[in-house]
Amino acid sequence: MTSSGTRPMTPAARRVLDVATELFYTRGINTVGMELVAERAGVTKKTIYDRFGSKQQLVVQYLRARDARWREHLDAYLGRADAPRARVAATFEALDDWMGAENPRGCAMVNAYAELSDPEHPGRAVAEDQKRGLRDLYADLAARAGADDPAALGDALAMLHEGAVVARNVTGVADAARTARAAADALMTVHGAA
Amino acid sequence: MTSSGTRPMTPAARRVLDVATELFYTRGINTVGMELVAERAGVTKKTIYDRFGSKQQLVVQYLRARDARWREHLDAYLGRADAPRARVAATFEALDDWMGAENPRGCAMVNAYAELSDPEHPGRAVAEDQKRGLRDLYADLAARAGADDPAALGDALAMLHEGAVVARNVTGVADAARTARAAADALMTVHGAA
DNA sequence: TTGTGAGTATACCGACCGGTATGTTTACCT
DNA sequence: AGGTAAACATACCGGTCGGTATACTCACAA
Repeated sequence: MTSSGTRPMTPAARRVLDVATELFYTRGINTVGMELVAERAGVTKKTIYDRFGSKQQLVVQYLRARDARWREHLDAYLGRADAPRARVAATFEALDDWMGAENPRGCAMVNAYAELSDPEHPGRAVAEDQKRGLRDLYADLAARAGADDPAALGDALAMLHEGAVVARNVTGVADAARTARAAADALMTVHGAA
Repeated sequence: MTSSGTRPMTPAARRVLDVATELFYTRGINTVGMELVAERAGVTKKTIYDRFGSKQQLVVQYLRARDARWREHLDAYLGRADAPRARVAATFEALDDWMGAENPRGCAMVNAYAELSDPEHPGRAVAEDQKRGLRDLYADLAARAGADDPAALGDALAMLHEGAVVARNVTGVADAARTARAAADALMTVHGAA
């Protein structure tokens, strides 16, 4: 994944992806037509299909872009913490701020998973990878913290994380991430994490 | 909401709702057209629009039916447990069996919330009510268990519940509900629940 | 027996969907 | 100066969408 592997986007393609990211997230993938994307990006459909090939591939790019933004956001928070337990706390803080700033419609991956019911749609794999990555992160932190049964603890932390997103999005629980963080901390204590 | 308020459905309407429930859940609401619903129910579109008025209202009925099925399932499990803590465990057991039997595509409410991006769509309120009900259930059980900060504990339990659904659906964690149940039990201990 | 509600069959509406075709213009690189 | 990639504009394709209109059959109940 060096820079040579990722071809630089043309200015129009960038605009298309930015617009699609916004529209797909806020209105849903199936609700947004390519014509609207083209119009909002100040581009013709021709250009989109020349650059992205199909809506399916544009959707994949959208999901990758969302994931990359979240990873970037998260890494900034992880960079400030060192001990495993502090890093778990930092992850929930990252989630809290993320939800406040960029997540008014819940998790883009979960939403896409709901919309893309076709098992063959490549967008599903992107969502699966993202969730697998989050699960691995928590499992890794649980293990590094010296917890007993780190796999189970990691899964529980990931569930609190995911559940907080739903709670905030659907139920409107404003302090969901902070509640999840406190519960996560308690669970780490129970599991004897350092 | 007495029985006089719920008009009995005509046989064709029942078939339509059953078919729509299955199709909307497994393929997604926006992906399924009314023509397909009509065909699978052995009914003309005319009949559907005579009985349900619009797709929007059929969707609302679908969500209510799913919720009713889940409530029925849950009540069967709650009926067997008495103490608050045992009832929490029973709820997670209900979830475990529910996911194994009727939930291959995750939570219908969360999925619908993702698909129905229009804030005016009445289906959103059904999903919100369902999640609010679940939150209230856990908060009530936490309070009855004599936990300190029952609101926070209840929210945490609800998040584990919701997170388990996502973990199982997207990440494929088969024992998600059991892991969530164990974490929930540990949290109850931490909060001094009886 | 006569009306009424339920359902059928078929045809249609305008709007939009994802995707393609043809051809033109702009701008930068060698 | 010439070539090439990028973006333009426009018009079109077959198909599906939610929803409506018309006219018919059937069963049952007053």
